[in-house]
Amino acid sequence: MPDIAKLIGGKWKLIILQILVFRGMKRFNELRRMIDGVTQTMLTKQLRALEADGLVERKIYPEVPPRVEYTATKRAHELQEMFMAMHDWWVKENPPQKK
Amino acid sequence: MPDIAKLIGGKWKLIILQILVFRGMKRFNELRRMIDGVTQTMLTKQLRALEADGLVERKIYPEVPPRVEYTATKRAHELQEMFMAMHDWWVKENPPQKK
DNA sequence: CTGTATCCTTCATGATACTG
DNA sequence: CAGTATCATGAAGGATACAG
Repeated sequence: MPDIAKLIGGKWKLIILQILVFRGMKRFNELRRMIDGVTQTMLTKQLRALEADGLVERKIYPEVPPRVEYTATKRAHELQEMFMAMHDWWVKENPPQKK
Repeated sequence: MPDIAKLIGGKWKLIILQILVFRGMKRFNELRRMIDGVTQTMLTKQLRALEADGLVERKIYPEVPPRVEYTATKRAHELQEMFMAMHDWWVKENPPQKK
């Protein structure tokens, strides 16, 4: 019944949320480097959408050069269970390879 | 890391899977009636995609009129944990109303 | 460094009509 | 009953240039 897909449905939202939830605060370019293939434009768009949905908080420091920090909100942290269920499922489907 | 979004990302896939996983086998028009707003075209497409991803099984009975039954596969049932986590999150966010 | 503004392409969605 | 075929549309994604 939850239209969770609306919240995490974007192409980059899941990975963004997982980073912020499990690895804590990140700056814009940190996220950019951590997420392979994402462009500046798309990262901004998805972050704005997540912010509008109350899943990400954006903190701007009025410095030069500018610094902006992104953190997962309480609401996003409440999705941890779901992320972990996803992860468990993934591990079950793709058993770790022996080297 | 799982690109679970690819599997359940369609507009109707989540609801289809939840019905088949939690309520068991359904026929085509049963699903159609249970899912508000879905068209025949879209239901067919999403079911075909789910079938291709090994999440739904399609069983055709060579009768007249035709009968086709859809069931969730083992792979789909392994997503139960995730569905339940979604549900719990949803309930937490939208506390049941007192009448 | 962290954006915004355009513009363009692709793809999912869906309306409609027809079929065994 | 359970589809397929066709076509239209808009939203999502993304490349590029510019800005505070």
